[in-house]
Amino acid sequence: MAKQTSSRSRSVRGSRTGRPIMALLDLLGRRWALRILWELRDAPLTSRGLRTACDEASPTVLQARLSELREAGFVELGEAGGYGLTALGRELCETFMPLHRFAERWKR
Amino acid sequence: MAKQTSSRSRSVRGSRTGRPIMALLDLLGRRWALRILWELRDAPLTSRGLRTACDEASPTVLQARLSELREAGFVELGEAGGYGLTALGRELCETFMPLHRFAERWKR
DNA sequence: TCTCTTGCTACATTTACTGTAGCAACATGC
DNA sequence: GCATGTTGCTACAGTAAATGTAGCAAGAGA
Repeated sequence: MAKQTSSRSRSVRGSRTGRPIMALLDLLGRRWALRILWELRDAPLTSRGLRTACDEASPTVLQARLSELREAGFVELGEAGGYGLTALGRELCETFMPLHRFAERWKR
Repeated sequence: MAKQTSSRSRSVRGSRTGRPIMALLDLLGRRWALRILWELRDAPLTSRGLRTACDEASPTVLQARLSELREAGFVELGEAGGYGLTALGRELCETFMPLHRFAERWKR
């Protein structure tokens, strides 16, 4: 539907050390990235639904993160509309699912 | 050694929804937060050592993140100097250790 | 056609991070 | 006792990223 920020370029320092974990930590360490994956964890959401789920975060960042996550192969836009996790994305999501239990025990 | 930004206040939207997971995702979704935990994963580092490990990220953010992570109880400053993970922090770190394996398979 | 929802963008304002410099406190060596 | 080097940490100007509000084009349904 549009041409989206020819990403590829912008990357926080340390992303290109050759170690994939760094690139991943960098990608996931951007605002709303983790949250987006989390909100999509068990069902696809429309862009607007996602925005609501993410506490009305601004569409600008959401869109930016979605593009990055799509480029990374974690999220996809179904032809019927709505964002959902790819198989890879679902896998990723499951690797940090234990965070939920951890957070509950942590409480603050 | 100093008094540090009386944090407490600043929090990305969605942190106070009552759901601890949101607060956690918020905290970990700030720049360098995940990276810091990762770099401390198996040994304490001095502030300078950490900076080096983090690709010379600016001390300003590093210090800010460290304060937040300390306040959250994940990181501590040993009296002998040097930052290390608390028991809780080590536990947290282990919950997203599988990311490493995932990242290797992902590669980009 | 009018209405509603979809994905997505523009843009001015505010907030966060970067980069560089440097401080006070404490060691170590000389 | 006085350089030298380290620690944790801060200041601050400049730049990049996020927020908030508005709104667009395209498609679906009535």
